[in-house]
Amino acid sequence: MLPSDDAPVTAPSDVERGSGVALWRQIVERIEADIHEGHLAPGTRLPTEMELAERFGVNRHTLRRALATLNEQGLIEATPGRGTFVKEPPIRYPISSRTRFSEIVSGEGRAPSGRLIGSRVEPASAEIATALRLPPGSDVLRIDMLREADGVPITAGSHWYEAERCRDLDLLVAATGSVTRALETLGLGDYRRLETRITARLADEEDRRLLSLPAGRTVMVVEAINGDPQRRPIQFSRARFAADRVQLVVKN
Amino acid sequence: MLPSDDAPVTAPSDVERGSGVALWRQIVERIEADIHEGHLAPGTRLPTEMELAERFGVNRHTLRRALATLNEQGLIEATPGRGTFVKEPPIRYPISSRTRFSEIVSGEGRAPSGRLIGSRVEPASAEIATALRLPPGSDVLRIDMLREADGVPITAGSHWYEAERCRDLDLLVAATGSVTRALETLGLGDYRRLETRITARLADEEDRRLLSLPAGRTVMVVEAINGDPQRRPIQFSRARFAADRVQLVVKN
DNA sequence: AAACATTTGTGCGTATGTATC
DNA sequence: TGATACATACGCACAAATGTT
Repeated sequence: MLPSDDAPVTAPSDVERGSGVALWRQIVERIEADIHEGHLAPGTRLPTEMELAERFGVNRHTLRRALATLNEQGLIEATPGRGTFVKEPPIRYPISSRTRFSEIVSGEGRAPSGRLIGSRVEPASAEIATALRLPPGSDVLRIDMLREADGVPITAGSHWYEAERCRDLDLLVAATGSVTRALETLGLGDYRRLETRITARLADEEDRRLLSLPAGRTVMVVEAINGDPQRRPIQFSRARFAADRVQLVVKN
Repeated sequence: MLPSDDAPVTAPSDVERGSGVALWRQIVERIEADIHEGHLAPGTRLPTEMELAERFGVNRHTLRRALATLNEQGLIEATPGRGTFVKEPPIRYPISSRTRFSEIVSGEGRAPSGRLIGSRVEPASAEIATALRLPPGSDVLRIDMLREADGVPITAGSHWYEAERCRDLDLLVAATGSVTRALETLGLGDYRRLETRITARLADEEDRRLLSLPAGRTVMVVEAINGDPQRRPIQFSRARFAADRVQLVVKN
């Protein structure tokens, strides 16, 4: 069975044996390059493992080792019975003084949506009190949300507000599905991002459930402080982003 | 054997049974709070699992479930035979127009060091050519480095420079262990960060080897473009940060 | 070097509550 | 109302890593 003409690039057999670099690693680098150069567009289906193995002149096990690495890197995704596909590139998510989920997602040509998961008033922990510059233990309103682009979950997280200043904000969020619009209604539409802190970790059960992630994926944990035009903190948030669906971008 | 007086907080048995919230989850929240409030300082050793289980009045398995969650969250770390410890907080790593590894690490009161892993001249991939605004395939100098704070690996990555403009930069980096100082010698000390892109993924074998990470940890993949004062790109870099040792911070 | 205690890591079996069909 | 599946919780035993004597 000869390779068809419309097959993706991943050029035929140019791996060097005994070059000191493992065959599977050479294959990783070739396919990686093909994806980065744009020869393999997002959504493209790769040839079957058997076919690829033949082209590179290696055993299917060797090829699978390469595909496993590319999968770990988040570049491809394999489904039994369907094939292996080049993944869609992540949403570019700019972090700036004016960071708004819905605007960013719209700007990427995708449809944003938000869903209220829950809300309650609770005493502020030391961390949240510091961020919001409130006395520790003050009442804060906590709002848990899930946010999606084209129905795909992007981020899930909690937002904390000074309870007194933001009465009924949770109802407004539930009604509009948007924090921005809810804050506008309260006359706080002009908020701006003051600080953003970013770490990452393995997605736990809850992350996976909320964000519909398979096991072994990672989330970026993004803490943010938003304030009013006078830079007084209004909101502290801690959200988990599906790491392989988002790329955070900082411009200076 | 009674608990000693100097034992950490994690108050004795105040978990509610049949409250609708699983016991292990209540324990997570208590210890989490103790860490965040500062009652459990970084580096503190927690009581043994047996002891904690007794204090909370639960089975050791139940307690272990709570510890596993805290471990996933990166708050604690356990070693067989030694015990369970509250982790040191991550280095705060500000991303700004003037982002310098050594300055940041020094500013955190830690000793920065850098080690050259390798370097070579290679043709620019499409991505790198775009970032550096060079014709695709131009010669670029690639420098691979590992950077540490107090001897602990923080980040490993590649830096690409226009080959012509940065001749012998690799030798300077090898000599000084610092990209900043090497660039200064070439009269390019005044570079500034133009753009930063951040994603995250599970650490692969190479990441784990370079960064001395145990299996299952995550890395943040940070791509950066640095330019001269006229905002002409000088350097493109792609580095992997040990996610549980660093918190990237963006101020607006 | 060898024996030992301490502590976390892992496995098995069992019982109970809770949500779902 | 069952029937079923799943998460929670407990008890006991042993393996593996570490530090000390």
